[in-house]
Formats: sequence, C-alpha cells, structure tokens
Amino acid sequence: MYTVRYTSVMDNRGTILERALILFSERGYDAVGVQEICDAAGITKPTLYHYFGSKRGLLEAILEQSFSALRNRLTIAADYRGDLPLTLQTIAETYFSFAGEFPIFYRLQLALWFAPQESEGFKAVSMQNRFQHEMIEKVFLDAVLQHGNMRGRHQAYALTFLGMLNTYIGLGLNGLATLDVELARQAVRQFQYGIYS
Amino acid sequence: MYTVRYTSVMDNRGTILERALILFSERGYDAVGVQEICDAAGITKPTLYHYFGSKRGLLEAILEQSFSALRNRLTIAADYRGDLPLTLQTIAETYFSFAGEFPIFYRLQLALWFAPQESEGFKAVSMQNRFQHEMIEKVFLDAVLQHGNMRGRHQAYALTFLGMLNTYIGLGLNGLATLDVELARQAVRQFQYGIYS
DNA sequence: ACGCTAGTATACCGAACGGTATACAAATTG
DNA sequence: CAATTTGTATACCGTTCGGTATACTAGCGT
Repeated sequence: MYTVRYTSVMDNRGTILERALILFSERGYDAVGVQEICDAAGITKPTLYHYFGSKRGLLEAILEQSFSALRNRLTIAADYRGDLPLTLQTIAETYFSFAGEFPIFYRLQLALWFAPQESEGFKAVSMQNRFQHEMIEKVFLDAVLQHGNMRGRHQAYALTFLGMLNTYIGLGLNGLATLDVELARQAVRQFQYGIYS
Repeated sequence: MYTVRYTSVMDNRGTILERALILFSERGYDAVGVQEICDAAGITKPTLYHYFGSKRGLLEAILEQSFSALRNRLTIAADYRGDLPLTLQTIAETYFSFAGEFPIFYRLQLALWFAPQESEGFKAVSMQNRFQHEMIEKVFLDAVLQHGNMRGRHQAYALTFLGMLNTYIGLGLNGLATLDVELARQAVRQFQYGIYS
C-alpha cells in the first residue's frame, strides 16, 4: 500500500513552473517580476525561492524541463544511418511536432535564441542550445563520408538548417502555415538546394 | 562669421541615442535602466526626458532613426520592374549591406522581431516592420502577372523570404558567413526553390 | 537691456525590484 | 512520541525602477 499524492500532479513547484513559463513567453524574462509570478501561482516569494533559489534558477528549471523532452526526441531523430536527406527530414518533423505540441515554450525559446548576447535569457538558453547545435553538426560531419568534404562548413550548415526550421515554425505559430510532414519536406528540400548548388 | 558648434555633430540628444542603442542591443530593452543610459551618455534623467518623454519614446526614436534609412534603401530596391528574381536579389543585397553597416542596430532589431508579442519592444518594432512586410508582399503581388496565382500566399512568402535573409544575416553577424553579393544570390535561389517546387 | 525659450542639473517621488530573516505548521523519520 | 526535515507565510531588507517638480543658465530675438 502506498499513499496516492494528488498534489504531486500539480504541486506548488509545478504550478510555479507553469505560470512562469506563460508569463515569460508572453512578455519576456526581464519584464516579468518575481512577485507577479507568485501572485499568478497563488504562492508567496519564500516558496518560490525555496524551490528555485533565484529568478535565474527558475528560468533554468523551466528551460531544463522542456529542453530535456526535446533532447530525448532529437537524440532518436538525429541518429544518422547513412541517409542525410532522410535524417534531416526526421529532424525537421521532430522540431515541427515539438513546436506544435508546446507552442508557448517554443515562443519563449525563439525569443531567447535571438535575445541580446549579454542578456540573462540568452546565457541561460545558450547552454541548452549547444546540445542541439552539436547534434546537428554531428549529422553533417557523419555525412561527409557520403557527400564529400564540407570544407569545415558543418557549423554554418547546422545553423542555417535550424534557422530555416525556425523560420517555418515562426510562420506556423502565427497561423500562416501548417507544421505538417509536407512542410517539413519542403524545408529540407529548400535547405539542401541552397547547400549543394 | 559664424560659430562652429562642435557639439552639434554629437549633441546630447545624439549621444543619448547612440549609447542607448548600444546598451539595448547588448542586454535588451527591459534589462537596461534609464539611469544607466544617462550615466553612459554623461547626462541626467531630466535631460533624457526632455528629448524623448519616456523610455519607450527613446526606443521609438532609436528605431525611427535607423529604420528610416533602411526604408529609403528598400523603397528603391523593391521597385518591381517585371523581373522577380532580380528584384529579390536587389532586396537581399540591400538587407545584407545594411546589416553589415549597422550591425549593432540590426542585432537589436532581430531581438525585437522575435521578442514576446506583448513586450514593449515587440510593439515598438512591429509598427516599423509592417512597412517592410507590405513592401515585400507588394513585390509578390505585382509578380502574380508573371508567375500566376500565388493562392493568397504572398504574406507567407514575404515572411519566409525575410526569415531566410535574417537567418543568413544572423550567421554573418556571428562571423560564420560573409554577407556579400554571392551569399545574397544563394539565399534568393534557395528561397525560390522552396517556393516554386 | 529685456524677456523668452531651450537645455540642463539637483533633489526627490511612490512603486516595484530581487531577495531574505524569522517563525510556524505539517509531514516524515527515529 | 519526539526529533528532524520540508514547505509555507508574514514582514521586511536595501536598491533600483520610470518619472518629475523646481530652479538655474545660456543663447536668442527684439
């Protein structure tokens, strides 16, 4: 016998994470105060500081929670098995479906991605982004065997590919495109055309 | 005989604009306080409020100053004369050279472009961006005569094209690409391939 | 010389900022 | 049951926030 803890499905810690994500995504990390987050979560400041230590710690916890889910999916998707176009297609579909499932988080991560380099938000997210970069770079490095020397451009390729995906995701989040398999195919074709030509 | 006013080439108003642009670009609009801007410009708060009325007014003055220069160049570049690829090429080159000339400003405008939709910065920049969108949309609308019906996708095309340019500009601002005519050609080819296929 | 306007500084406002010392209550553990 | 740990609230810290009332000064036209 064990006690079912109903509070565990949405305890104070989870509520704080949830509400802070929404507020940060809507108005930005710097523009949202700690007190406002506490009011939205129905708790007081010492509770927030008990769980996260600082405002920055709260942001990092939010990012870690969502990025770990993205990492798990990408690790599977980016496993290069000798077919670069297919691998890119899988990666693109993974990003699209993830952004579609968690639009609020993806909006926040897009804003932080382009945030000023000395801002708190950029520093917090850049650690998480490094994993994505390296994983996609690795795909291009592995593909060298098939596609010949990339003249050390794998870093630029990875960023261009991600930039293109994010462009389409931005379109999708604003209702101007549907983030489906077909759009992923288009993005991959478009990217490859720019690279190989 | 007239008095040479050395201060007129960099009076207090200009100094404030210059320093605030740098600070906003480095750390973000919300993270920089008015007092910090005043210290950096060597003036006091009433002086800043004399010229700009509010922090938001200062941001809008910064944006207006730089965007008006971009508008002037784009108005010439986006004058559609029956050749869509050539027009897109000219627009791309215009953006690339502008971003290369004013990297600090372009970093700020990129950050604001992707900022949360309810943030002060996004609202301030979206008014300026509307002009760019409409101008590029107009290019695609004019091109319907040559390229057939675009099924009402001109808005998505404009945003995709701009997104692609911004992806490459981001690469260039981080030293991973050279924003030259050849890269502009590549961006245009890449964009067109995604569209017409 | 005079009054007017533009520009600037001193000193200050109430509110909100991020963060914390202390106390207490509830649950867990010996 | 007693002791300890975990979670939470009241009340407060010093600092900074965006913004301003007031006064002084320099340059100007008349």
